[in-house]
Amino acid sequence: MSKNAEFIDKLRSSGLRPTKQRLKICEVLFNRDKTFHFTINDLSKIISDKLGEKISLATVYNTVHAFKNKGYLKEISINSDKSYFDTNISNHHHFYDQDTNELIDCDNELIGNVNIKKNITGKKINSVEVLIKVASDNQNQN
Amino acid sequence: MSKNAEFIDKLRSSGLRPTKQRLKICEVLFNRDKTFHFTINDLSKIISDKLGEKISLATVYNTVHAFKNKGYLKEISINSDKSYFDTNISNHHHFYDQDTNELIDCDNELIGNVNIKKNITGKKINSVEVLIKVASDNQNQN
DNA sequence: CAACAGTTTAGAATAATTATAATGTATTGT
DNA sequence: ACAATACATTATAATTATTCTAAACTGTTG
Ligand SMILES: [Mn+2]
Ligand SMILES: [Mn+2]
Ligand SMILES: [Zn+2]
Ligand SMILES: [Zn+2]
Repeated sequence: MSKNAEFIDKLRSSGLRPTKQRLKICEVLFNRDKTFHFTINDLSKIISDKLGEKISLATVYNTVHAFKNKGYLKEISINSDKSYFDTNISNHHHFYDQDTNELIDCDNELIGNVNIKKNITGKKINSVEVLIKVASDNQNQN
Repeated sequence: MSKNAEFIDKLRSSGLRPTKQRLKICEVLFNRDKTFHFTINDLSKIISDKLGEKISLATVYNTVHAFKNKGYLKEISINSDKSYFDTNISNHHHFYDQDTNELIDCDNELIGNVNIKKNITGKKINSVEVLIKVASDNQNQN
């Protein structure tokens, strides 16, 4: 399947028609090898600065949220002021570089099974995620 | 040491003078047995509704942030729209109830040591936190 | 073509947080 | 105690991220 057909498929299955704005967003998000961790602002900047296109913020928000709801993107909360999205939708963990504010993937197999010796009655576990905050040695914490 | 003396100490060591507004905030935060997970809004509501006092939002923000910077409170990010604070300042983990939006402590000893088989060169680990999202069985994820 | 459903967009509205500046209160030196 | 100074509180404004709205636009269908 061509990249473009993939994008159209992703959009259709998210309940969205494949318009040129949405396809442009797909290119930025899904046409890459490695995980992409981004904020809406990052994404918007890439589209306007690097690609010279202009897509309204509302469309970016709508499209990203549709992908998130469908499961093509994950949302990650590290701190209150920014919301990150992640193109790696597998179960995985993160390093968070407090110096650069960057997220780095940490695949599941790089973390021994998390052994949870407690359970909440009547509730089932939906996800288990580990966040490892790192910084240069002479640095402040968060 | 009396509770009040403790509060005064906490305030002084956070670089704040013990005023009546700040002592009131201390009472709500630190005069309890169990962990208190709260948003600024929660705290503010407790002060105004339950205690019938009126402390300006700015003072609440300033005081909570001073305590956080001094390490008497921790900040926890679960989702983009709310920022939680935590009176439990030990290293520990959390369950997050997606039905009620409540945080539940999970002490370190209830989670087997997290075995991290990867390291970021030049960076040291500042914290390792596990977030376990739970919900009733017939529920949507996040 | 005409009607319709869905889309994009600019701009307005909301909500959390932070900044400002005036007023109030406590502390210190004399 | 008095004046000078330093620190606090407060209302309000500003900022920022996000969501909402309503008008203009586009593509599809009969
Ligand atoms: Mn913050
Ligand atoms: Mn959200
Ligand atoms: Zn990731
Ligand atoms: Zn806690």
